[in-house]
Amino acid sequence: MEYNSTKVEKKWQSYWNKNSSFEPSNDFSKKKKYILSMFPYPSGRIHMGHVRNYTISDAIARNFRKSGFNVLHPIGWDSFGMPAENAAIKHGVHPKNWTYDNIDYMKKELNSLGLSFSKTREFATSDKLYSKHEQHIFIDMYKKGLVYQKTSTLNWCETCHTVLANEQVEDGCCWRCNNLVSTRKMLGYYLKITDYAQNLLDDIKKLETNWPKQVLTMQENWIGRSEGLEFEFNLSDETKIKLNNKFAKYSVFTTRPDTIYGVTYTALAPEHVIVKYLCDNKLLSDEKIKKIKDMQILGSIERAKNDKEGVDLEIHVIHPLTGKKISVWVANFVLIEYGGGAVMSVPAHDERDFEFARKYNLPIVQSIEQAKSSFDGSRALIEHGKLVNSGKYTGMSSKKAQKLIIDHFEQNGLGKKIVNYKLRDWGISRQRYWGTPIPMIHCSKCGLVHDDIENLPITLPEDIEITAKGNPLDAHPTWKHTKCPTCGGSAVRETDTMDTFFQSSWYFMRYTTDKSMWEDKIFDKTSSDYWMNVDQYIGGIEHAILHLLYARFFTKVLKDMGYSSVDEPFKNLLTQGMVLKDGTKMSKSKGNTVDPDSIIQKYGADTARLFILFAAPPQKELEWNSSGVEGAYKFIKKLSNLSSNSNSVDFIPIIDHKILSKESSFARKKIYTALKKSNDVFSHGYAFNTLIAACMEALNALNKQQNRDVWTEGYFILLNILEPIIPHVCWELSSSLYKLKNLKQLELLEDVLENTSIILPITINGKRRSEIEVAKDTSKNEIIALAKEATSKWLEEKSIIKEIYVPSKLVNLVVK
RNA sequence: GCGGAUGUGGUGGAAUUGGUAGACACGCCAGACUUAGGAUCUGGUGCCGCAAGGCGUGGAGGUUCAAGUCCUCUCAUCCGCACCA
Repeated sequence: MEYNSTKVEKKWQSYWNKNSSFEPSNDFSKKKKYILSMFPYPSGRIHMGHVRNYTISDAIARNFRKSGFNVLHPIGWDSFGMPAENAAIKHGVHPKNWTYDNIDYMKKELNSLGLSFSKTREFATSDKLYSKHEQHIFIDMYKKGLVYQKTSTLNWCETCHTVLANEQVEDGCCWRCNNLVSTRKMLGYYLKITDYAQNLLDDIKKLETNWPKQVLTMQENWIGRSEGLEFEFNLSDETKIKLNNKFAKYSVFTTRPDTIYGVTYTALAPEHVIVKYLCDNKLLSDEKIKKIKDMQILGSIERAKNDKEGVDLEIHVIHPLTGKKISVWVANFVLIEYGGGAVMSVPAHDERDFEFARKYNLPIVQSIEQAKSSFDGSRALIEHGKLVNSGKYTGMSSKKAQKLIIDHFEQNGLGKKIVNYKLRDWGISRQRYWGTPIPMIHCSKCGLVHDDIENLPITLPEDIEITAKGNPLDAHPTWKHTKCPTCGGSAVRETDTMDTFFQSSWYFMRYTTDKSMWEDKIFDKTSSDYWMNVDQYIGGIEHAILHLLYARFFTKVLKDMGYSSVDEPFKNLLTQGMVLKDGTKMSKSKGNTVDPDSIIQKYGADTARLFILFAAPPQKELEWNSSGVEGAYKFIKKLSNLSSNSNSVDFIPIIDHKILSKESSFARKKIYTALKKSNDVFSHGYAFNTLIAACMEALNALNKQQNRDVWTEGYFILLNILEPIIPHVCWELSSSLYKLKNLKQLELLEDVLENTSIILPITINGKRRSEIEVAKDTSKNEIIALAKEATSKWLEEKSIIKEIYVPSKLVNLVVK
């Protein structure tokens, strides 16, 4: 059959559309697979990264559908966010129109790839119906105490005119526009993700074998659990007087209580209340106060770049175990938001404290010794070891001393063992128009109140003016003015909108529910309990922390609120590699992009899909190579051209394997090897490149033999295996030859794969010298004899020391 | 600095438990068909060597009958985190 990609692909795409071929069934007694690729932001056009992402998920979805599973493979749009507003500023288009036009266009592009999405479950997160339930979730979380407001110093992007979560700041720059981030004090809404820190950490264990290790490590580090001792330093009597008895003590946190006898000073964060008091009451020289102010101005990111700086605060505390007087410093590297904003400093055993002590000539006292790396004063000894100079703990191991010192503090009411996390609460307020409105109201009488559920959704006004400055919702003449749901008085609506990560934290649950229930329910519990969790999630590694951690958090919250029974959203995670051109990421600014549309036009979607799955395993980076694309195209043409070798049948012909020629039996073996490979590849790892290679080998082997039944059987099976990868051409050929009856689970005939004779390589001292073909049940002695005969040339004047036969693998003769 | 990953021909990449290194494809070379080919088909192709043979999975050691695979050290590249006490 002459191959015409455009004709074939149009035909089958419209067939699939007309027949709703890929809709999930609502029969929940069936075995299911939920296959999901991360939904796209509707930026305007699809790029090769999308093509790769959706081709992978589509191949998986098609495979399981073919194998008799009820498959949910949905698509939607992560459609709120800044680019829509930027487009509005630049081109004067309304964000809504820009967004929905883009969605329409990209939908057509995705359709041209022949992706088997369930179209009836598609939505955009900017749809009013989605906002309605999102606001409902927000209010539920608020009622549960998981949402609160606070003022804090936030990362502010001057270009995007909005705050950014810590997670959204990369190298001090905005993750989206890449401009330098500054700080600002602002009031905003926070989600108490820290309440779930331990839960999120514990459940990483459940993901261990099915998520890339790298992602789990990143999440673990991000949560950053550490155990240690929290205790208080009492101020010395003179200091108390100096501070007008306003303060008596402050607390510090340490993970190394075993080094406590090495404390020679303590350090406070520049924002610490005692530091503030000293400055405000001019208890320090003007010069010192100025230096402290300079520290305070810098944001944490800026501060991290600077060298260690400090000022002696001229006050003292008492060491809780030795009773000695210790000086107190302010130091720019002490973080206010962690461990109380104060540390005990052990220069001998902490690198930061060491550096600081060296700079300011503070005393260094060793309290740990270690056999392997002795303390010579040139660097801090941070390893665990044996205690020295440590009173009654001297001589103990670090581990034992830690326990006993903590016990001592606890028993005497001086401190306690606590757990700290690096994870911070998630700030979700954004000063933007194109986002989900936060359903909160500020009433001068009742304070902060949430909207009534019946009022949802709170929708965005459409008559807005988008300028580069300020929040259009705040500037709108009427939108924010409303009535207080509690007292009925006039009140003001919250004008901040939600971080878009809020939407992507639960969209996968929404898909589980039939559209008919979308008006009334966030999602249907029975449906989500059936479909969740996602059996295979596919997306970029760039979401390793942000999206994947938030989604895990939401899943747990929704479970705790009774909406579902699942505690982890994504059972298996595949992080696909980037698509590169000329060794770097494709990007418009580098001018090295390859347009998916033009590839599809020239070669067809099947070629694009085949190339993208063949060129590299999904997890690895993929280098775009135009002659590789030609190669993929050639294979499809060859496959298509050879179709006349098969008979038109409804079933695989019955073949007596024993009477076949060598070539035919070899071809059958290759065919069934490919089928086995297909089963393996889809059950773990998704190494499509090796599956495609196996298919190529099988086709090459088929083409070297003449038995028509073997051809028919082989072709019948090959089209089955290749359907998930190159669906259009496979449906076309299958419908004309087999009435599509080969597109179902096929039986793997194990006996075809069994060998009656085996080829054994013969190695001498581990070097391959020859090979022999023997019957499967040949004895070891016979095999060794044959091996010697075959390698006699290498055995002359040598004596054989050892004869090794590894059954059906090889023979190794060790000679001297 | 810490953590993670990767390193195999000219190129993309194969290689269950240690068991024929380089499958499959691209590229290249030769040939066939053809008015022509940037179409198609056939054969060849790790490196050195005329050959016998030798060498060969970033590098150096080690374990083993046998190492791409296991162990120790080391180099390079990429990614993530970055003063979290």
